[in-house]
Amino acid sequence: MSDTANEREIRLGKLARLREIGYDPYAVESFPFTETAENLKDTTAQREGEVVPFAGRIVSRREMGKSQFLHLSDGADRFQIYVRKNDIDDAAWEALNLLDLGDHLGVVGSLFITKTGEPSLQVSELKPLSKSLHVVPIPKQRGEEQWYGLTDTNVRFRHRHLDLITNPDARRTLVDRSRIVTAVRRCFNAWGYLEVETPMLQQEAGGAAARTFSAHYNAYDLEVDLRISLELYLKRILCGDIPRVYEIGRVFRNEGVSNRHNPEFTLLEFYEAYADLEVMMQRVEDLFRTVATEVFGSPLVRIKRESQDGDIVSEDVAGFSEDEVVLDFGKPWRRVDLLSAIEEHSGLTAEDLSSLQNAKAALKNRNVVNPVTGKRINAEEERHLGGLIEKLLEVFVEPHLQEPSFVIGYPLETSPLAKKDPNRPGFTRRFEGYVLGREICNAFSEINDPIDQRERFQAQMAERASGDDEAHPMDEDFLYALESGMPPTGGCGIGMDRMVMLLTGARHIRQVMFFPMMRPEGHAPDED
RNA sequence: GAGUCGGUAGCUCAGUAGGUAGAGCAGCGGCCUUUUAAGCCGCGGGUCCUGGGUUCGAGCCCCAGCCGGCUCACCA
Repeated sequence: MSDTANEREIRLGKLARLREIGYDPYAVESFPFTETAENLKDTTAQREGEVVPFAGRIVSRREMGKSQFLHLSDGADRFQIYVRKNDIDDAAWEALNLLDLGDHLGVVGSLFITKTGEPSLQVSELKPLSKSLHVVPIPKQRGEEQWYGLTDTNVRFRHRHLDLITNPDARRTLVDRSRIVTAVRRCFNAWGYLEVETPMLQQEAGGAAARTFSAHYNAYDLEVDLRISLELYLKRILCGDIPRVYEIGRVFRNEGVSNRHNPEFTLLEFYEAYADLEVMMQRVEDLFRTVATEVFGSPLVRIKRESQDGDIVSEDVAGFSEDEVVLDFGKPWRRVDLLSAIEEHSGLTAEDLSSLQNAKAALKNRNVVNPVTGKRINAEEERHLGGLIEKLLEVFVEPHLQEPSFVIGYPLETSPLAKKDPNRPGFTRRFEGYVLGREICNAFSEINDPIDQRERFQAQMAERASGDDEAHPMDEDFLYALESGMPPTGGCGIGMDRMVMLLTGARHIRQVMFFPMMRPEGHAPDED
């Protein structure tokens, strides 16, 4: 991004002149005012003549010789000011004329309504508060309509401040995200959970299957990994008789980027002693209902799909139309048994799914195809039944999980931290929540049998030895904690970014990340 | 990673058949003391993503690459 040198020089020249005449914008430290543009607009009619201060970014300007109208934006809304040469001294008038769209301006004036009916402020004092040294893309608008603005997603993601200035949706998403996170915290605090923080730099990152980022710690001359989950440290706190904890924190996974993956993302995990799967499902239902109600005013969340560039917004419940989805977080989520769901949607039988051998044979002989791609399911590389079952879940079941749903009963091999299901060998007491076909949470009854946990880790080590470099590492410190005794515990993880995507209708994780990972411009990736 | 679409002025975009780049907004100069996508007159502004190639001549055609969007794949 570069402005023409000319543009910048012109503005630097104006800045120099502002300083000469005693209106150095950067010298100002404060400009107190309390009312929002929206509030001023709403109350001007009742307060005509009242003198009030206001400040904001100059987003429009109409000059008429010895008077001019400008709109100042406080970010959320804009308010019109009217400046007449006769109302202010000559230096102030010159200062005003040295300002550009994009500069910040503070004014004091009296409220009035113009001939055309717009609430406005007739300015008696003004003070430039900052100068923009390059052209800020300011959208033009009339009512709800908007012209121009900034549409290049490349620029929007790399220079998010411009996106926030220009696109109301970007601003709305930021506000919504903040409110959602606040509402989540309020929920857990109300339920008696303690918010804790655990190490990001770890010697052996565990709790999930993912490749790590590494770093070097100079003082101990130690190679460390950035964490990939919160799980193991949180459970060590449970072992210390803190019965309800949660953490909302950044984790780092050294994997690819997609519309729903970013290498660093925000994970919520919560653990509750003496609680099982049922309680966890209850918590998830309560959480989504409460957050939706608190942030959007209703447990009914309306997700609207907008035209071209994939921007989607969610709004309140009024005025539905056809290309919208309405999710009701007010009612209990659907509950689905994982294996039964696969049988129902794939045509495979319980017999087929009873062993890896049978499953591979059935897929081979019966020409079972992926309903989306039409291609046959390739199961040859699967090393164990659990992996194949999860793959079948993705292909056949996920598309049917549009309504908020819990899928219950995950395979043992892919659930190294979940308690075994005593009634069903090879499966665990684990569920995942799905909404609109996407995984939204992962929960289970935590293993508190240290012998079992050790065996699971050993099984993972064997996986690792046979080539799965994402298999879970052994963690002796964690096992030592478990051996000291952890009460039966339910735990759950929710990707906050995906939760925000869901509730705000964002299609791309970059819309809710604000500063997503972007490949540097003009550099090819290194050869691997 | 594959397919596909896009990258032209600060922003939004156009660019015909290959003939040496345009509009609106923004900017600069002038006029205008209730305008609101203000208006009127005048002016300046370009690494046409990058690098090769074809051609007398390339924004346009060909090749390679970069960045991004979308779809798919990968991904606890």
